[in-house]
Amino acid sequence: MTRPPTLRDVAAASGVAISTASRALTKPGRVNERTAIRVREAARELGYAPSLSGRALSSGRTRMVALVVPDVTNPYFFGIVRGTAARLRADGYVHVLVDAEESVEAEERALRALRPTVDGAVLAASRLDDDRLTAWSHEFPMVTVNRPVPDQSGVLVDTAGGTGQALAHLASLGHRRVAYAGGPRASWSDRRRRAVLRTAAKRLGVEVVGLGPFVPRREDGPAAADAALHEGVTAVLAFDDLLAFGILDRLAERGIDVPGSMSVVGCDDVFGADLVRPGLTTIAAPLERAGHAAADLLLARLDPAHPGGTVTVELPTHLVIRGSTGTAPLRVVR
Amino acid sequence: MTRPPTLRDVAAASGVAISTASRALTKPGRVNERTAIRVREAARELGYAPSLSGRALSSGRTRMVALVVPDVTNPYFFGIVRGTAARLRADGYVHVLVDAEESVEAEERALRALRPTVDGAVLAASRLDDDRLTAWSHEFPMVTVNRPVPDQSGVLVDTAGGTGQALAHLASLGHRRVAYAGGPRASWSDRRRRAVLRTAAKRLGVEVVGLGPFVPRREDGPAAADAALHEGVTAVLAFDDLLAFGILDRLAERGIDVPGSMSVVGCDDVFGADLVRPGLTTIAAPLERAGHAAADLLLARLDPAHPGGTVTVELPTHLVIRGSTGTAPLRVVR
DNA sequence: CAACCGTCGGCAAACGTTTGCCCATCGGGT
DNA sequence: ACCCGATGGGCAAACGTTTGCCGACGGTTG
Repeated sequence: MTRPPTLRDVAAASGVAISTASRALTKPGRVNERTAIRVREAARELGYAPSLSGRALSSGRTRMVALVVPDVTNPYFFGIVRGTAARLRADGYVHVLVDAEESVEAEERALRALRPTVDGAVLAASRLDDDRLTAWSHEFPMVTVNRPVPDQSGVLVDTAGGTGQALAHLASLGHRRVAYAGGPRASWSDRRRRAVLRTAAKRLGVEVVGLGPFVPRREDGPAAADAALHEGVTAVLAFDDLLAFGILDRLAERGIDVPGSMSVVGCDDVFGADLVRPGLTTIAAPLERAGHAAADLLLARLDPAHPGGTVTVELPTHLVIRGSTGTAPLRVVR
Repeated sequence: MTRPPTLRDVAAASGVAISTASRALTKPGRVNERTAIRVREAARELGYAPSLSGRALSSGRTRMVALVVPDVTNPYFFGIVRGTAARLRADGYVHVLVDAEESVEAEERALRALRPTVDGAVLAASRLDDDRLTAWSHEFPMVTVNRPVPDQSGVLVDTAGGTGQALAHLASLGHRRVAYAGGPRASWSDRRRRAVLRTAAKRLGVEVVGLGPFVPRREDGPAAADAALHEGVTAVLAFDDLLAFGILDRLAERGIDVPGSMSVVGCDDVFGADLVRPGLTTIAAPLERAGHAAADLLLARLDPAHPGGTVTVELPTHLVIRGSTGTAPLRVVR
């Protein structure tokens, strides 16, 4: 277990000064090619890799990015993490994954602790309120996903548009009364979707009854299912797939045929949406691309040679039809 | 976007030397309590957080750990990541998540790049061969999960034992001929399970036919299902849940009733195992605990005041019975 | 031949923190 | 009056890297 070689070792081995070794490895053309080759050769032989700490200290850039998610076990974030990580790695950055545990305090604690150490942060579905978020956005470069912040770059996934599309799909199947099992009041997505549904409902001549709020997890699905049944709807749009899973659980338990008696639509197309029977019709969110885009935006902001405006990227969704939606059951009209 | 405060700022604000400020914040009792309070107060007001880079350079410890997994999208690793991360964070460590992309080169590249920067590594289901793994284990502190390395600490999940239990379960349901849809030849787990199955089969009076190797992912399931059908077995043990999902897909497609005509057992109890219909009977691996234990082991090795032997922790599994297993169909004996 | 320029290498400072060492002060024992 | 130990604080070096600056050398131009 020997100490890793440093630039000093490489320099000594190739008979040059440390500064020359540094430049040979990082500044192409700055040193004589012959010398550079000698240095690179020595580095390779010694198995040299630069210390990020040393680099960070001297350059002020750590090439580390914090990736903060409210709950690492929620499959919704897997795609985002993956997309972000892939893009960051392509640029030689590493990321530190932070589980904020759905808690504002934990999230702020992490940001505070990491601020001197990371170059920036990607906040996915932050639980911070607007004021805090704005304050933090002045503190260091950050990009949000699905959480618009004034004068700040961010990525939005247009699930609201997808919700409109899903409603049209249901309307085309003959559904006339549809429930929306909504997410947390604090969710910006939820507010937008409710607004879209209102106007789309009018246009399509469909009645939409809003339910909830529900916590977007499987355990809350049964309550949503029961509420939907009580409202006498023939289809339910769930805030996310997890909630939809729970709804399917409960409908199966109560012996309600899906999609024969009730259609169910999820949102996000997370892992598992095509595992459940019947397969879940859902609004597919390009999660990986969202992570990708978030990383792109952050890297652009981090690049000193960059103009530096703020951009908001909105990603489209598309409807994936599986088995959980079907034609509306015939209703007895009194 | 102002530069984060440093120890120098804190020291200036509280009228002490940098060294005193450092000690006030990290060495309880070393400075006068009154002074310490003043320093801490200043640090709080300024929103000071130590720079990990600075710390790392001076102390030689970065408090960062690399967490290497072959594929971040495989739900098998979610639990491990979560468990490891939680334990590390409790000790003030952060982790860098590395996706080795199922590639030996990528895995080694990451290890090489990270070696000067992290204090140690957790390797989950490493794809490295024994020699390389042993070589790396001499280079810096590491702990493996599900991959024993001589003279090195590691965590093993006893899926082999679970497999024996699963076979007993099937035997008790009357199955007399069972297939094992195995994983990659390189997998240590797979080899152990085959060995256990051989002796258990003899003891239980069950015939076990080995199939495979299959790549442990859903897409490979159909091939396994067809092979099992061809062998005329009444039950199949899959290398992991992903493979089992694919098997269920194919059986449904071919109109084979599960568990009426064929029982299916998975392994790991990943997210989704209770989503599929019928629910998947599976060997539940305590993944989060495994991550936890791995982090524990690594932290112990990292602690300079630690004895420093190597330990192997073996975690038990348990069988979760869901709907995918049932009594064996009556067979026509010629 | 002088003035100049381009190329290439080295020196040393800087980044933020920890820590070994030293010094000043103070209280108490002889 | 003297010494001693304990306490609390500061100085400065060290960690590994980057980079501004300078200097040496050789070649070209006037």
